[in-house]
Amino acid sequence: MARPKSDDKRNAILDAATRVFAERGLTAAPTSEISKQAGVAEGTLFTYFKTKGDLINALYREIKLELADSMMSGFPRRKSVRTRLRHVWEGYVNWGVTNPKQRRVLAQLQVSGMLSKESIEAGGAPFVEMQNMIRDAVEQHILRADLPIELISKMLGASAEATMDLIMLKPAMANKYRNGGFEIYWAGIARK
Amino acid sequence: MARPKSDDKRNAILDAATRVFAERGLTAAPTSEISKQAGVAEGTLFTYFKTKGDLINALYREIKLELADSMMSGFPRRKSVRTRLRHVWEGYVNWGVTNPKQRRVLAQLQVSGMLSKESIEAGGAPFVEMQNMIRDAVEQHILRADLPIELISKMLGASAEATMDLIMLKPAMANKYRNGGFEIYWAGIARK
DNA sequence: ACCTGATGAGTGAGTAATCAGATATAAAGA
DNA sequence: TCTTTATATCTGATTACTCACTCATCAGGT
Repeated sequence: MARPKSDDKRNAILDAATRVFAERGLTAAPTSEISKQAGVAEGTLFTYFKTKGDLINALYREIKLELADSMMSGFPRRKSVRTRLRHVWEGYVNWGVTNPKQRRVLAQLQVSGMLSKESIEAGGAPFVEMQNMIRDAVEQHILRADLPIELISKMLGASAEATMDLIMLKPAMANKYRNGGFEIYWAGIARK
Repeated sequence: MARPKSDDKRNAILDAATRVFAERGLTAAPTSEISKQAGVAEGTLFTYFKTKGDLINALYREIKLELADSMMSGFPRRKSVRTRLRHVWEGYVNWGVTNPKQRRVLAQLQVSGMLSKESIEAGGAPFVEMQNMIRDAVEQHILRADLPIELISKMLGASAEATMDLIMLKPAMANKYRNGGFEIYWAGIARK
Protein backbone atom coordinates (compact mmCIF):
# COMPACT_ATOMS: atom_id res chain seq x y z
CA MET A 1 0.00 0.00 0.00
CA ALA A 2 1.04 3.61 -0.50
CA ARG A 3 4.38 4.74 -1.86
CA PRO A 4 7.29 2.29 -1.51
CA LYS A 5 10.88 3.29 -0.74
CA SER A 6 13.17 3.13 -3.73
CA ASP A 7 16.39 1.11 -3.86
CA ASP A 8 17.66 3.58 -6.44
CA LYS A 9 17.47 6.44 -3.97
CA ARG A 10 19.08 4.40 -1.24
CA ASN A 11 21.97 3.52 -3.53
CA ALA A 12 22.28 7.10 -4.76
CA ILE A 13 22.65 8.25 -1.16
CA LEU A 14 25.26 5.60 -0.36
CA ASP A 15 27.16 6.47 -3.55
CA ALA A 16 27.10 10.17 -2.80
CA ALA A 17 28.18 9.48 0.78
CA THR A 18 31.19 7.53 -0.49
CA ARG A 19 32.22 10.44 -2.68
CA VAL A 20 31.72 13.14 -0.06
CA PHE A 21 33.28 11.14 2.77
CA ALA A 22 36.31 10.38 0.62
CA GLU A 23 36.80 14.05 -0.17
CA ARG A 24 35.99 15.73 3.14
CA GLY A 25 36.25 13.06 5.80
CA LEU A 26 33.54 11.35 7.83
CA THR A 27 32.60 14.08 10.27
CA ALA A 28 33.45 17.08 8.11
CA ALA A 29 31.03 15.89 5.44
CA PRO A 30 27.61 17.54 5.88
CA THR A 31 24.55 15.41 5.29
CA SER A 32 23.21 18.33 3.27
CA GLU A 33 26.05 17.91 0.77
CA ILE A 34 25.41 14.16 0.57
CA SER A 35 21.70 14.60 -0.13
CA LYS A 36 22.48 17.30 -2.69
CA GLN A 37 24.91 15.07 -4.58
CA ALA A 38 22.44 12.21 -4.37
CA GLY A 39 19.76 14.38 -5.94
CA VAL A 40 17.28 14.12 -3.06
CA ALA A 41 16.01 16.56 -0.46
CA GLU A 42 17.75 16.89 2.88
CA GLY A 43 14.88 15.29 4.71
CA THR A 44 14.79 12.30 2.38
CA LEU A 45 18.19 11.12 3.54
CA PHE A 46 16.67 10.66 6.98
CA THR A 47 13.78 8.53 5.77
CA TYR A 48 16.35 6.05 4.43
CA PHE A 49 18.82 6.37 7.34
CA LYS A 50 17.50 7.52 10.71
CA THR A 51 20.77 9.23 11.67
CA LYS A 52 24.09 10.06 10.08
CA GLY A 53 25.56 7.28 12.22
CA ASP A 54 23.16 4.79 10.68
CA LEU A 55 24.23 5.89 7.22
CA ILE A 56 27.86 5.41 8.18
CA ASN A 57 27.25 1.92 9.53
CA ALA A 58 25.22 0.92 6.49
CA LEU A 59 27.93 2.19 4.17
CA TYR A 60 30.53 0.18 6.03
CA ARG A 61 28.60 -3.05 5.54
CA GLU A 62 27.99 -2.27 1.89
CA ILE A 63 31.66 -1.64 1.16
CA LYS A 64 32.78 -4.73 3.06
CA LEU A 65 30.37 -6.84 1.05
CA GLU A 66 31.68 -5.46 -2.24
CA LEU A 67 35.22 -6.15 -1.13
CA ALA A 68 34.41 -9.72 -0.16
CA ASP A 69 32.77 -10.20 -3.55
CA SER A 70 35.90 -9.02 -5.35
CA MET A 71 38.04 -11.41 -3.35
CA MET A 72 35.83 -14.45 -3.65
CA SER A 73 34.36 -14.18 -7.15
CA GLY A 74 35.82 -16.91 -9.33
CA PHE A 75 37.53 -18.52 -6.37
CA PRO A 76 39.54 -21.55 -7.65
CA ARG A 77 38.32 -24.08 -5.10
CA ARG A 78 40.25 -27.02 -6.56
CA LYS A 79 43.59 -25.40 -7.26
CA SER A 80 46.66 -25.30 -4.99
CA VAL A 81 46.74 -23.35 -1.75
CA ARG A 82 49.18 -20.89 -3.28
CA THR A 83 46.90 -20.27 -6.24
CA ARG A 84 43.87 -19.85 -4.00
CA LEU A 85 45.65 -17.42 -1.70
CA ARG A 86 46.99 -15.51 -4.67
CA HIS A 87 43.47 -15.27 -6.03
CA VAL A 88 41.99 -13.60 -2.94
CA TRP A 89 45.09 -11.47 -2.49
CA GLU A 90 44.86 -10.19 -6.05
CA GLY A 91 41.13 -9.68 -5.66
CA TYR A 92 41.82 -7.42 -2.70
CA VAL A 93 44.55 -5.45 -4.46
CA ASN A 94 42.54 -5.03 -7.64
CA TRP A 95 39.51 -3.84 -5.72
CA GLY A 96 41.57 -1.24 -3.88
CA VAL A 97 43.32 0.03 -6.98
CA THR A 98 40.11 0.36 -8.98
CA ASN A 99 38.05 1.75 -6.09
CA PRO A 100 40.35 4.21 -4.34
CA LYS A 101 37.47 6.25 -2.89
CA GLN A 102 35.83 3.27 -1.28
CA ARG A 103 39.17 2.13 0.07
CA ARG A 104 39.81 5.55 1.52
CA VAL A 105 36.40 5.64 3.17
CA LEU A 106 36.83 2.12 4.51
CA ALA A 107 40.12 3.14 6.10
CA GLN A 108 38.43 6.13 7.72
CA LEU A 109 35.53 4.02 8.94
CA GLN A 110 37.79 1.47 10.55
CA VAL A 111 39.56 4.01 12.74
CA SER A 112 36.55 6.24 13.36
CA GLY A 113 35.13 4.54 16.42
CA MET A 114 31.66 5.17 14.99
CA LEU A 115 30.92 1.57 14.03
CA SER A 116 28.57 -0.53 16.14
CA LYS A 117 29.58 -3.99 17.35
CA GLU A 118 26.93 -5.44 15.07
CA SER A 119 28.31 -3.70 12.00
CA ILE A 120 31.83 -4.87 12.73
CA GLU A 121 30.63 -8.41 13.15
CA ALA A 122 28.48 -8.25 10.03
CA GLY A 123 31.40 -6.80 8.09
CA GLY A 124 33.67 -9.67 9.08
CA ALA A 125 31.20 -12.43 8.30
CA PRO A 126 31.93 -12.70 4.57
CA PHE A 127 35.57 -13.45 5.33
CA VAL A 128 35.16 -16.58 7.43
CA GLU A 129 35.45 -18.79 4.34
CA MET A 130 38.89 -17.36 3.73
CA GLN A 131 39.98 -18.11 7.26
CA ASN A 132 38.75 -21.70 6.86
CA MET A 133 40.84 -22.14 3.75
CA ILE A 134 43.90 -21.02 5.64
CA ARG A 135 43.12 -23.39 8.51
CA ASP A 136 42.88 -26.31 6.06
CA ALA A 137 46.19 -25.34 4.51
CA VAL A 138 47.93 -25.36 7.88
CA GLU A 139 46.49 -28.78 8.67
CA GLN A 140 47.72 -30.11 5.35
CA HIS A 141 51.27 -29.03 6.31
CA ILE A 142 51.51 -26.57 3.46
CA LEU A 143 51.84 -23.50 5.66
CA ARG A 144 54.15 -23.11 8.64
CA ALA A 145 52.56 -24.70 11.70
CA ASP A 146 54.25 -22.37 14.20
CA LEU A 147 52.20 -19.37 13.08
CA PRO A 148 48.77 -18.57 14.57
CA ILE A 149 46.08 -18.70 11.90
CA GLU A 150 44.86 -15.18 12.67
CA LEU A 151 48.37 -13.88 12.03
CA ILE A 152 48.53 -15.51 8.61
CA SER A 153 45.13 -14.13 7.77
CA LYS A 154 45.86 -10.63 9.08
CA MET A 155 49.14 -10.50 7.15
CA LEU A 156 47.32 -11.20 3.94
CA GLY A 157 45.41 -7.97 4.33
CA ALA A 158 48.44 -6.07 5.56
CA SER A 159 50.64 -7.08 2.63
CA ALA A 160 47.87 -6.30 0.17
CA GLU A 161 47.31 -2.85 1.71
CA ALA A 162 51.02 -2.05 1.59
CA THR A 163 51.12 -3.12 -2.04
CA MET A 164 48.14 -0.93 -2.91
CA ASP A 165 49.73 2.13 -1.29
CA LEU A 166 52.82 1.72 -3.45
CA ILE A 167 50.84 1.09 -6.62
CA MET A 168 48.86 4.28 -6.04
CA LEU A 169 52.14 6.14 -5.58
CA LYS A 170 53.91 4.72 -8.64
CA PRO A 171 51.44 3.08 -11.02
CA ALA A 172 54.16 2.29 -13.55
CA MET A 173 55.63 -0.18 -11.06
CA ALA A 174 52.31 -1.92 -10.42
CA ASN A 175 53.41 -5.32 -11.69
CA LYS A 176 56.66 -5.32 -9.76
CA TYR A 177 54.83 -4.36 -6.58
CA ARG A 178 52.10 -6.92 -7.13
CA ASN A 179 54.48 -9.80 -7.69
CA GLY A 180 56.88 -8.69 -4.99
CA GLY A 181 54.13 -8.06 -2.48
CA PHE A 182 52.63 -11.49 -2.83
CA GLU A 183 56.04 -13.15 -2.95
CA ILE A 184 57.02 -11.64 0.40
CA TYR A 185 53.76 -12.81 1.91
CA TRP A 186 53.97 -16.32 0.49
CA ALA A 187 57.64 -16.83 1.35
CA GLY A 188 56.79 -15.67 4.86
CA ILE A 189 54.05 -18.19 5.53
CA ALA A 190 54.92 -21.24 3.38
CA ARG A 191 56.65 -24.27 4.77
CA LYS A 192 60.17 -24.54 3.42
CA MET B 1 61.00 41.01 26.78
CA ALA B 2 57.47 40.48 28.02
CA ARG B 3 55.88 37.21 28.88
CA PRO B 4 57.36 34.17 27.13
CA LYS B 5 55.39 31.19 25.84
CA SER B 6 55.76 28.10 27.94
CA ASP B 7 56.82 24.71 26.60
CA ASP B 8 54.85 23.16 29.44
CA LYS B 9 51.62 24.66 28.17
CA ARG B 10 52.37 23.72 24.60
CA ASN B 11 52.99 20.15 25.66
CA ALA B 12 49.90 20.11 27.87
CA ILE B 13 47.82 21.15 24.87
CA LEU B 14 49.37 18.51 22.60
CA ASP B 15 48.86 15.87 25.31
CA ALA B 16 45.25 16.84 25.84
CA ALA B 17 44.69 16.89 22.09
CA THR B 18 46.01 13.33 21.84
CA ARG B 19 43.58 12.19 24.53
CA VAL B 20 40.55 14.01 23.16
CA PHE B 21 41.25 13.10 19.52
CA ALA B 22 41.70 9.45 20.47
CA GLU B 23 38.35 9.42 22.27
CA ARG B 24 36.16 11.55 20.02
CA GLY B 25 37.89 11.69 16.65
CA LEU B 26 39.68 14.54 14.94
CA THR B 27 36.77 16.71 13.87
CA ALA B 28 34.31 15.78 16.59
CA ALA B 29 36.78 16.93 19.26
CA PRO B 30 36.04 20.53 20.29
CA THR B 31 39.00 22.81 20.88
CA SER B 32 37.19 23.93 24.04
CA GLU B 33 37.46 20.40 25.44
CA ILE B 34 41.15 20.25 24.55
CA SER B 35 41.94 23.54 26.27
CA LYS B 36 39.88 22.48 29.28
CA GLN B 37 41.78 19.20 29.66
CA ALA B 38 45.06 21.04 29.16
CA GLY B 39 44.15 23.43 31.96
CA VAL B 40 44.32 26.60 29.88
CA ALA B 41 41.71 29.06 28.64
CA GLU B 42 40.09 28.57 25.26
CA GLY B 43 41.88 31.54 23.80
CA THR B 44 45.28 30.34 24.95
CA LEU B 45 45.14 27.35 22.66
CA PHE B 46 45.09 29.75 19.74
CA THR B 47 48.18 31.63 20.85
CA TYR B 48 50.12 28.37 20.61
CA PHE B 49 48.41 27.13 17.44
CA LYS B 50 46.81 29.64 15.10
CA THR B 51 44.09 27.26 13.98
CA LYS B 52 42.84 23.80 14.86
CA GLY B 53 44.46 22.63 11.64
CA ASP B 54 47.82 23.90 12.79
CA LEU B 55 47.42 22.00 16.05
CA ILE B 56 46.63 18.84 14.11
CA ASN B 57 49.69 19.22 11.90
CA ALA B 58 51.96 19.95 14.85
CA LEU B 59 50.64 16.90 16.70
CA TYR B 60 51.35 14.73 13.68
CA ARG B 61 55.00 15.80 13.57
CA GLU B 62 55.35 15.33 17.31
CA ILE B 63 53.99 11.79 17.26
CA LYS B 64 56.09 10.83 14.25
CA LEU B 65 59.20 12.05 16.02
CA GLU B 66 58.40 10.03 19.12
CA LEU B 67 57.84 6.96 17.00
CA ALA B 68 61.13 7.42 15.18
CA ASP B 69 62.86 7.78 18.54
CA SER B 70 61.39 4.52 19.77
CA MET B 71 62.56 2.72 16.65
CA MET B 72 66.04 4.16 16.51
CA SER B 73 67.04 4.47 20.18
CA GLY B 74 69.75 1.94 20.95
CA PHE B 75 70.08 0.99 17.30
CA PRO B 76 72.71 -1.81 17.02
CA ARG B 77 74.75 -0.33 14.22
CA ARG B 78 77.32 -3.09 14.13
CA LYS B 79 75.13 -6.15 14.44
CA SER B 80 73.69 -8.27 11.61
CA VAL B 81 71.03 -6.98 9.25
CA ARG B 82 68.50 -9.30 10.78
CA THR B 83 69.26 -8.00 14.26
CA ARG B 84 69.09 -4.40 13.09
CA LEU B 85 65.79 -4.90 11.34
CA ARG B 86 64.40 -6.77 14.31
CA HIS B 87 65.42 -3.85 16.50
CA VAL B 88 63.47 -1.22 14.57
CA TRP B 89 60.57 -3.61 14.05
CA GLU B 90 60.33 -4.29 17.79
CA GLY B 91 60.72 -0.60 18.52
CA TYR B 92 57.68 0.08 16.37
CA VAL B 93 55.58 -2.67 17.90
CA ASN B 94 56.52 -1.73 21.46
CA TRP B 95 55.72 1.91 20.85
CA GLY B 96 52.29 1.03 19.48
CA VAL B 97 51.44 -1.36 22.27
CA THR B 98 52.47 1.05 25.02
CA ASN B 99 50.99 4.15 23.34
CA PRO B 100 47.66 2.98 21.95
CA LYS B 101 46.14 6.49 22.02
CA GLN B 102 48.95 8.01 20.01
CA ARG B 103 48.78 5.12 17.58
CA ARG B 104 45.05 5.60 17.17
CA VAL B 105 45.45 9.32 16.57
CA LEU B 106 48.27 8.73 14.11
CA ALA B 107 46.07 6.36 12.14
CA GLN B 108 43.31 8.97 12.06
CA LEU B 109 45.72 11.70 11.02
CA GLN B 110 47.10 9.66 8.16
CA VAL B 111 43.71 9.16 6.52
CA SER B 112 42.26 12.53 7.46
CA GLY B 113 43.42 14.54 4.47
CA MET B 114 44.12 17.44 6.86
CA LEU B 115 47.91 17.19 6.76
CA SER B 116 49.93 19.67 4.74
CA LYS B 117 52.56 18.52 2.26
CA GLU B 118 55.23 19.99 4.55
CA SER B 119 54.01 18.05 7.56
CA ILE B 120 53.98 14.80 5.63
CA GLU B 121 57.49 15.41 4.42
CA ALA B 122 58.72 16.45 7.86
CA GLY B 123 57.08 13.35 9.35
CA GLY B 124 58.93 11.06 6.96
CA ALA B 125 62.34 12.62 7.41
CA PRO B 126 63.36 10.73 10.55
CA PHE B 127 62.90 7.44 8.71
CA VAL B 128 65.41 7.91 5.89
CA GLU B 129 68.16 6.30 7.95
CA MET B 130 66.10 3.14 8.10
CA GLN B 131 65.64 3.09 4.35
CA ASN B 132 69.40 3.52 3.90
CA MET B 133 70.06 0.50 6.09
CA ILE B 134 67.75 -1.57 3.95
CA ARG B 135 69.44 -0.36 0.77
CA ASP B 136 72.81 -1.41 2.15
CA ALA B 137 71.47 -4.82 3.07
CA VAL B 138 70.20 -5.38 -0.46
CA GLU B 139 73.57 -4.40 -1.90
CA GLN B 140 75.31 -6.82 0.42
CA HIS B 141 73.17 -9.66 -1.02
CA ILE B 142 71.51 -10.35 2.28
CA LEU B 143 68.01 -9.44 1.14
CA ARG B 144 66.33 -10.58 -2.05
CA ALA B 145 67.45 -8.40 -4.95
CA ASP B 146 64.23 -8.82 -6.94
CA LEU B 147 62.23 -6.73 -4.46
CA PRO B 148 61.98 -2.93 -4.70
CA ILE B 149 63.46 -1.28 -1.63
CA GLU B 150 60.32 0.72 -0.93
CA LEU B 151 58.35 -2.51 -0.81
CA ILE B 152 60.68 -4.02 1.77
CA SER B 153 60.47 -0.86 3.81
CA LYS B 154 56.71 -0.54 3.55
CA MET B 155 56.21 -4.17 4.54
CA LEU B 156 58.15 -3.61 7.72
CA GLY B 157 55.51 -1.14 8.85
CA ALA B 158 52.65 -3.24 7.58
CA SER B 159 53.76 -6.40 9.39
CA ALA B 160 54.36 -4.44 12.57
CA GLU B 161 50.91 -2.84 12.40
CA ALA B 162 49.23 -6.18 11.82
CA THR B 163 51.10 -7.62 14.78
CA MET B 164 50.05 -4.73 17.02
CA ASP B 165 46.39 -5.17 16.11
CA LEU B 166 46.51 -8.80 17.17
CA ILE B 167 48.40 -8.07 20.38
CA MET B 168 45.78 -5.47 21.36
CA LEU B 169 43.09 -8.06 20.69
CA LYS B 170 44.71 -10.95 22.61
CA PRO B 171 47.49 -9.65 24.87
CA ALA B 172 48.15 -13.13 26.27
CA MET B 173 49.45 -14.17 22.85
CA ALA B 174 51.76 -11.17 22.55
CA ASN B 175 54.98 -13.18 22.36
CA LYS B 176 53.65 -15.60 19.77
CA TYR B 177 52.43 -12.73 17.62
CA ARG B 178 55.67 -10.81 18.01
CA ASN B 179 57.89 -13.71 17.00
CA GLY B 180 55.57 -14.91 14.28
CA GLY B 181 55.05 -11.44 12.87
CA PHE B 182 58.72 -10.74 12.48
CA GLU B 183 59.42 -14.25 11.21
CA ILE B 184 56.93 -13.85 8.38
CA TYR B 185 58.48 -10.54 7.44
CA TRP B 186 62.06 -11.80 7.58
CA ALA B 187 61.38 -15.04 5.72
CA GLY B 188 59.64 -12.94 3.09
CA ILE B 189 62.51 -10.62 2.37
CA ALA B 190 65.69 -12.63 3.15
CA ARG B 191 67.75 -14.34 0.50
CA LYS B 192 67.36 -18.11 0.78
C1' DA C 1 -9.51 7.66 -0.93
C1' DC C 2 -5.81 6.36 1.70
C1' DC C 3 -1.34 6.14 3.27
C1' DT C 4 3.45 6.67 3.01
C1' DG C 5 7.37 8.95 0.82
C1' DA C 6 9.34 13.49 -0.57
C1' DT C 7 10.34 18.28 0.27
C1' DG C 8 13.13 22.19 2.23
C1' DA C 9 12.68 26.12 5.33
C1' DG C 10 13.16 26.10 10.11
C1' DT C 11 15.16 24.86 14.84
C1' DG C 12 18.32 24.43 18.46
C1' DA C 13 22.65 22.70 19.76
C1' DG C 14 27.29 23.35 19.25
C1' DT C 15 31.67 25.14 17.03
C1' DA C 16 36.22 27.66 15.76
C1' DA C 17 38.02 31.79 16.35
C1' DT C 18 38.08 36.70 18.24
C1' DC C 19 38.92 40.49 21.35
C1' DA C 20 39.04 43.81 25.18
C1' DG C 21 40.57 43.83 29.59
C1' DA C 22 43.66 41.65 33.13
C1' DT C 23 48.18 39.93 34.21
C1' DA C 24 52.90 38.38 34.18
C1' DT C 25 57.70 39.03 32.91
C1' DA C 26 62.10 40.67 30.77
C1' DA C 27 64.79 44.54 30.39
C1' DA C 28 65.87 49.50 31.25
C1' DG C 29 66.66 53.02 34.46
C1' DA C 30 67.32 54.91 39.24
C1' DT D 1 68.55 46.05 44.46
C1' DC D 2 64.35 48.04 43.47
C1' DT D 3 60.92 50.36 40.68
C1' DT D 4 59.11 51.40 36.19
C1' DT D 5 57.77 50.35 31.69
C1' DA D 6 56.85 48.04 27.49
C1' DT D 7 54.91 44.25 25.46
C1' DA D 8 53.34 39.76 24.98
C1' DT D 9 50.46 36.20 27.06
C1' DC D 10 46.14 34.80 29.45
C1' DT D 11 41.25 34.84 29.99
C1' DG D 12 36.40 33.60 28.86
C1' DA D 13 32.35 35.84 27.16
C1' DT D 14 30.98 36.79 22.63
C1' DT D 15 30.41 36.30 17.66
C1' DA D 16 29.26 34.50 13.41
C1' DC D 17 28.42 30.36 11.47
C1' DT D 18 27.56 25.31 10.48
C1' DC D 19 25.28 21.18 11.21
C1' DA D 20 22.04 17.15 12.16
C1' DC D 21 17.59 16.62 12.37
C1' DT D 22 12.29 18.04 12.35
C1' DC D 23 7.80 18.93 10.63
C1' DA D 24 3.95 20.96 8.12
C1' DT D 25 2.72 20.40 3.61
C1' DC D 26 2.54 18.36 -0.83
C1' DA D 27 2.84 14.43 -4.25
C1' DG D 28 2.41 9.75 -5.89
C1' DG D 29 1.59 4.79 -5.77
C1' DT D 30 -1.86 1.17 -4.70
